[in-house]
Amino acid sequence: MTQPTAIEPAFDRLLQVAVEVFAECGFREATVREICSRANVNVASVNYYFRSKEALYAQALAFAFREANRLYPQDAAFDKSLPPEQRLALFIKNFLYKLLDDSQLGLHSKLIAHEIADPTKALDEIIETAIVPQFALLEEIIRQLLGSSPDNVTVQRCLLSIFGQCLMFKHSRSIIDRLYPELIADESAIQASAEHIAQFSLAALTQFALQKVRPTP
Amino acid sequence: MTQPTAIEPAFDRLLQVAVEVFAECGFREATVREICSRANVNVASVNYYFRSKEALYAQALAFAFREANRLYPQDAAFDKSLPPEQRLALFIKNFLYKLLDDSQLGLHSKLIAHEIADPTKALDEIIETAIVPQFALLEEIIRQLLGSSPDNVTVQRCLLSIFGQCLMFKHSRSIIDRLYPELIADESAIQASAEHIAQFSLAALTQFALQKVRPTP
Amino acid sequence: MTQPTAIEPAFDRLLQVAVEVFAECGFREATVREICSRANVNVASVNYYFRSKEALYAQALAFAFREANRLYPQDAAFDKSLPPEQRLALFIKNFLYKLLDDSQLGLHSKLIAHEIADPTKALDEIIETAIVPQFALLEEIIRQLLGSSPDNVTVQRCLLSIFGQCLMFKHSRSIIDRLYPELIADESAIQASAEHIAQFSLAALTQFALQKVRPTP
Amino acid sequence: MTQPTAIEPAFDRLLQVAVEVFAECGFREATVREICSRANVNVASVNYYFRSKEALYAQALAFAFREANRLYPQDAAFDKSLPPEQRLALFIKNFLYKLLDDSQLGLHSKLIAHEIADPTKALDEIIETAIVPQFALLEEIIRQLLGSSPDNVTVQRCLLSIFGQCLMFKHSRSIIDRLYPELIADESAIQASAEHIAQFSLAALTQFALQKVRPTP
DNA sequence: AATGAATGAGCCTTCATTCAT
DNA sequence: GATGAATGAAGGCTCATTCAT
Repeated sequence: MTQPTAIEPAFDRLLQVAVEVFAECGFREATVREICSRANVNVASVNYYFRSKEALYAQALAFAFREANRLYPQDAAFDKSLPPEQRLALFIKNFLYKLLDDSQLGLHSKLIAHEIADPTKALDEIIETAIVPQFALLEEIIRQLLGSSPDNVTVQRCLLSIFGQCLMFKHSRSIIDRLYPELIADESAIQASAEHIAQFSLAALTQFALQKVRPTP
Repeated sequence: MTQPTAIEPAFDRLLQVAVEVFAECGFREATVREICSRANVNVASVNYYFRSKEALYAQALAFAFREANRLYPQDAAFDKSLPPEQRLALFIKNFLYKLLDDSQLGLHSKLIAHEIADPTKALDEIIETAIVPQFALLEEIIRQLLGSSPDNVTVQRCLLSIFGQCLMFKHSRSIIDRLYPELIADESAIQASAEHIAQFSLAALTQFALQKVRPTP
Repeated sequence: MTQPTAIEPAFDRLLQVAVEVFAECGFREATVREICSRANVNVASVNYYFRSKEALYAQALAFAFREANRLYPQDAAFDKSLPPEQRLALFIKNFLYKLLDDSQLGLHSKLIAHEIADPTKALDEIIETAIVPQFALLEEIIRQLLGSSPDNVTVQRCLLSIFGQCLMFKHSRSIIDRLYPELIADESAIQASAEHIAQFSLAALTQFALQKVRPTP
Repeated sequence: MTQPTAIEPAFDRLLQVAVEVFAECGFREATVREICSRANVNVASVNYYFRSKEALYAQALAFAFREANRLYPQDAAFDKSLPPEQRLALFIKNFLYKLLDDSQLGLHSKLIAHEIADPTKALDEIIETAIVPQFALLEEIIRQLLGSSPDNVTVQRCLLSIFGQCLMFKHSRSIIDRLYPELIADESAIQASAEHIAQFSLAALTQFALQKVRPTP
């Protein structure tokens, strides 16, 4: 509707700051005053531009997803000329990097973690725009690896197995920070974690593919 | 009217209701007034019985975990006379049932989901009391399956892979409900999901064990 | 309705009412609700205009003193061309009038009586702004009357003797009202009381001056 | 009514502690819980023994006066065989000591200062029992010093002049502490202050006596 | 006679929102 | 179109008091 161009600086600034503040504090703890103050706009601006705090939150969520997918596009994983093993590894690595990006522009994953753990009305749109495409891509890769038209339910469960391994690093970050800090200490540790997930999953999928061809007698 | 016996009905009712409300809303969103209103006690009761909202939260958290471990003890998985494959399957099945128990007494997993997504000061104690023992048990099973003294980091990553697959059903429940509802439709579906996770993980671990004995040339 | 001009009616009304209420009850007994109710403004107004109850109190205190000094300036007592005896009488009379002014704008002395009996953090500033100048002026007059460079401690004790006589009418007003009401019945009684204090003090100071010149053998 | 004997230990302990706490905190700031806790009695005891917090306050006030007059009796000042100059000096010294006694048993003066600055219903009884006798004694001494049946109003004003000088050290203690701390630094300083008040007042009264005999022409 | 569990009223403060301009 | 003054509702918490025992 209102497309964020350079001519609406207050709107854009508000959106960007909202992502920061909501990511830091969560929805309830974040205050409209704090957001407006950081964005150097009037207190009434949130209601003026976004109707309500809740609506701002929804838009901030969507904006964060757009940003995340802009920064970490799954282009390589989409490349069907590559072998599926490599596509899986690329997909996982990119997804994990996106999740664990703590930089200014990576706050989106904190936002999303909040939203998934405690869904609001905004979740449905997010699923449609941001999650379904990711699921579809991984599903395609899995089908290639399992071979010979596996049943849907098996594919879905494998997909959840892979996403679950990745999301563990985001949703349970607070636990990993305390118990296994060395697993996410630096970028090389994160890369190693991504490789582990890829190997773990590939090993399982390969085994599943074999079992399907030659089922246990 | 309410006879003050050793049962302390108000205290218990408050604790029970607090588990519900905190599970629904998280610590910050939940209000003392809502809790007291649902428990049919005075607003001042929380401060009277528990000193503060925060202290009530801590007690509610501990109570929920006690209940969960009472209902879903990991006794079978602890039985070292069983083969590790079976122990892994039992562990996963029991853990998943505990996570997905939506009954009155199964709210603990919602509570901890909130706590992990948005940690409060209570998290540290929870980790020590409830999480570390589970981690230790699974770690022991994994070591048995990997054989020949694997390095710590590998064990830890495998552990996270398995927990991640399970927790996916809790933390991302809102997504699964929307995209793959048939995977958690009923108890048999949940059991099948548990079996999938066990098979998926066992396949990967077995492969890992083989690769360690006969590394790729 | 209420036109927001430079007059800021709500702000001023709040300040005026705060002086009244704090004078009646003291800081701790006074409630924000009572102040807002009397000022016909919202309960949140105190925090909106003054940030906190404490800050409002500080401003009310300062305001009351400004008003008191505006209405009862010690101009005449400052006039060094007058004989010191007259300056002393003028000082005492003006000080006593200021203390006993029960009009809307004379509440400051009730305020400071509370503040002195039960000091808050605001006292230090009050002393610096309002009390020290009065002390300095009276000290100067006393030195003139005592003559020949008296030691500091003697001057200070004489100063307290004079202030003590005046303040008796304020701090112990409740007792005087009950036991000697005719001493403060009307303005002429108050003037007579002021003259008494001046004569009493002058007699003592004169005697002291003589004793210093010709000390008792 | 209930005479505090050794057989009612809770009652007495409550009264003693109440004096302490009310002196430290003032009426409003003091809490029934704090008093009961320090007195090692049940929370309900205040209401049980004294009907209300306010009634306890009144009794504590009266108790504090009784204690003060027990510790600092004006026996010497009552001795009509002594010269009035000496009686005046003794009266002032004893009164000032009573006021400035900061020991455990001297908290009464803080209580009284609060009460006089902010009278409650308890004041009337206090005046009758504790203040009137002091006033009467000083009045008698003053009459002796002024000689030849002075008019009542003059006597009363002289009386207030003397009490005012003494009470200055109590009611404005917070100011003296800040501006002239050396005047109340130790016992010898306090004694010197008492002597000053006696000399100052005696000088004035002597002069008044002379003026009355030989009025200014 | 004495208690302690329980309460209701009230405290200060914060917040998202509104409305006249 | 955009503001900032002002508000009503609600937040957690404290306290003196009560009442069944």
